[in-house]
Amino acid sequence: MKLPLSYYSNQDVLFLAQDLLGKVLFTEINDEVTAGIIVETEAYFGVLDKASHAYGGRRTNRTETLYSHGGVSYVYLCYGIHHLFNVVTSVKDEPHAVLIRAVEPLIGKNIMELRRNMSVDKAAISSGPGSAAKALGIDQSFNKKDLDGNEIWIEDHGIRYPSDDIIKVPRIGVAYAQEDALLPWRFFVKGNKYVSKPNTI
DNA sequence: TGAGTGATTTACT
DNA sequence: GTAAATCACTCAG
Repeated sequence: MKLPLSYYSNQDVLFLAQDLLGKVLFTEINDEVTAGIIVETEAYFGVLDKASHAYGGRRTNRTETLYSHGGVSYVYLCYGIHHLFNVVTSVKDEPHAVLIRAVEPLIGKNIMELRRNMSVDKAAISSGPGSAAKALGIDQSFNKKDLDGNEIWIEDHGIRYPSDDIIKVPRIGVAYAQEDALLPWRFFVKGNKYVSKPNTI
């Protein structure tokens, strides 16, 4: 059930970003397990992608995690408040990553409600990368963890979406990346209410 | 050691 | 739909 690290060593980050839709992301914190179905992702294409932190081979303390082997989590703090969860893919020294932008609550819904202080019936509970990470209890301490461990992992529950229901659009919040901002590297499940901006194409 | 910065959220018109 | 907040971290000096 748990995806092996070899799954993440695929060097086609665009394929993995789509394939991760429908997979189930688990976290376990203080014996409390929560999980959500991944319904929205974005691909970040390593050193060639101006929107990536690793663009041009940039390598610092922060981006070092991106250069790890596939199957490592990369948690990045944005705007000083929001934790964004990424899956590092490909092989060592190839800093490709997939950003998890939204999940559909599946297990531990009551725990998520406490964390977010709102009902799981509200789409806002896990739509948008900052909210989804918070609902799952992800913070800086999850940075650089192997995804086959006991704190955070991803399972395949056999959920598949027909290709017609997978929408490809330009990424969000990366206008500064100029021409790379137009690339259709954001993927989401059509009609799912937990997707951050379901009606935007 | 400190100025600069942002893969967003939230509230508001 | 649009606009403004905001703060902890990053990176370079």
